[in-house]
Amino acid sequence: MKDEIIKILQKTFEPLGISDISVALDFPENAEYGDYTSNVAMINAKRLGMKPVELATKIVADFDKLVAKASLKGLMKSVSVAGPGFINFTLTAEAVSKNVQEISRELNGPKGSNSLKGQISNIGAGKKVLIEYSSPNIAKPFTVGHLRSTIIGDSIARILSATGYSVIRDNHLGDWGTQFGKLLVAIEKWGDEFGGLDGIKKSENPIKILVDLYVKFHDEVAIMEDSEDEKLKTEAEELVTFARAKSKILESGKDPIISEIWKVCVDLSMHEFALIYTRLGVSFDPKRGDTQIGESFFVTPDKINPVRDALNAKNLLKESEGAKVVFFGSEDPKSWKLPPLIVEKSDGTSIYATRDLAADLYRINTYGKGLILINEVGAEQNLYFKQLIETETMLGWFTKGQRLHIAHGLYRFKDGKMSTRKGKVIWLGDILDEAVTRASKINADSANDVAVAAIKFNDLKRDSIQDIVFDWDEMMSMTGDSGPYLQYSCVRAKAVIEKAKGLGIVAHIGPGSGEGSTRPKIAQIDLLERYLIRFQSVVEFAGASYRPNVIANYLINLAALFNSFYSQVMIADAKDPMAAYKVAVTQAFAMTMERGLDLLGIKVPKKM
RNA sequence: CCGCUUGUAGCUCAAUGGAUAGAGCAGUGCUCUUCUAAGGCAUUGAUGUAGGUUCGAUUCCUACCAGGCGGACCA
Repeated sequence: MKDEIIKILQKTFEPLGISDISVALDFPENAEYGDYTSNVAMINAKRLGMKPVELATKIVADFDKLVAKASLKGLMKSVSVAGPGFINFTLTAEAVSKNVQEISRELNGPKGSNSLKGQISNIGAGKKVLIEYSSPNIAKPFTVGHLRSTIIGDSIARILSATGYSVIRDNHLGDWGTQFGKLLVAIEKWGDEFGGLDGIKKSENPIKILVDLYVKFHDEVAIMEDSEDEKLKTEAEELVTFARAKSKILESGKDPIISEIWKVCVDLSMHEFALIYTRLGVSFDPKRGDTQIGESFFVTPDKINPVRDALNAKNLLKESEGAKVVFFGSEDPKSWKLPPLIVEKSDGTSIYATRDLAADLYRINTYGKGLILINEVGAEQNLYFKQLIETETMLGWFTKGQRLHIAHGLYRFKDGKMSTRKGKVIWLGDILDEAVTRASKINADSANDVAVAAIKFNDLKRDSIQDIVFDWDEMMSMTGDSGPYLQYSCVRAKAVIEKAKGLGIVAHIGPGSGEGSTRPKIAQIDLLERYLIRFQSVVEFAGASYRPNVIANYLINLAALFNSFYSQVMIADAKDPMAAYKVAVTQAFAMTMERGLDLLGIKVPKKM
């Protein structure tokens, strides 16, 4: 219907001598302005030497003539000029009914099969996208920091999948680098306190011990560096050098003991992550084509060498202060578009950029050159991703818009950044536990679903670039604009449908049930229906802009409309001649809400 | 010092360059013999400062102020 209106609008410009006009059709904020609105008249008036209102009036007149001949006939109640030159379109009640009916049918799937997992749109048909998100680090805490990437990335993957894209989810595990060298040194130096590697393995919370050791390394080094004693200062330097050396040995793969310790750490962490993903309802499913490949996979010569060859082939690899770097401009700093990117450390080992380049080359080779590649990673890596994407563009791997960094702001404390190294972190497990405790006070049966809904929604309702100051109460909000509120609204609607079924009311939006027939002339129903039919467009927009919060905000408004309808319009009453229609709208709402929440990774419990 | 980013109500957030800037929390007053009151109804209250572009600016541009994050061998 939207496309139809746009097409006809474009035709109205033909007599004016414009054949290639682009027309945007928006949803008006205010219901009294109708179902769709367009500002084409205001935008193009100047170009045509007309006043906006004058042009709008002419367009409306032509539009009416064209509509009489088109398939929209009888579906458009009014087209009018308003304000400074807006053209507002209002659908007839019949058209709205028809649309709501279609929503029910589509969300309900063919022949009543539950196609909640089905597509909402096919704008992404034929396109393949790989989205890298979550990406926790081995032997580090899974903190609220990784939570954002996990929640947002998972939601974007769901939205893209629902809009027709073929989606590959990739958990790019941080299992490599100098950080590991530090941990190896710490295990060697202080690991015996915990019974060595075996003792750590068997302990109740092995990851906690590994993190404590890692923190201890940084604490000790910091203390030594700060001391007056020159000997201690030298010792601190040696420790860091030693850690780098360890990571070099690890990368060489020549020390079986070091490699074994690394393997144990990876296994312990993977076990821990799996538990958290289950609780969060997030999955990387190989059957679906998802992958969980660690950085370590990309450090072998068969992955690294092609990157070096590709860079050399374009003469991009330059030596600078002992390391190999890529310049963005000449070697003169004044010409730099961006600071140089180190691709190989001076000791010859890989750095994150090397591994990322290798990973992306591998992905192109595996999934084909048309692949859209997205990293959902914190905004603090903005500069790095600019460098990486610029490098890959220079290599000819990607074209514009095909390689994206979707950034999010960080969780921080009122008085500063979170930091694993300083031991200033909040473990996600603790947050989930606390949220479940709070949720179980109001819903013991589905405490985990409610808790997760609260946490996810609190994140997804925001524009993700914003930083979030960590606050227990806010993070677990279960009233007002919250995940549980939406779950509650949905469960409530389902209760009505059940009740109606018991009373023998058959949900029905009859054919030709126009105004004055079986469609009740009730403002709450009208508003709810007209908002319901926006769902597909909202999801498409959310996908195109990679912004789950578009859907979150839509669902909040939708729930408010339903709750208002619910509390003011009695529904399941067998004597009410409008009952069949009301129940049908309730059903459309419940299905839309459940599908919408699913796109945010939120499950609707059976009962609340 | 340079770059990126954010600044909206007492607090936390919305608002693809549009019409009367929306919510939630907190406050105040109503509302459960009725399919779920985690709800509904009413009410108080805001675009950092100064310019510019535009028919129209919270949105785009410039400067300033304030917070956050980055800036070569961590990721």
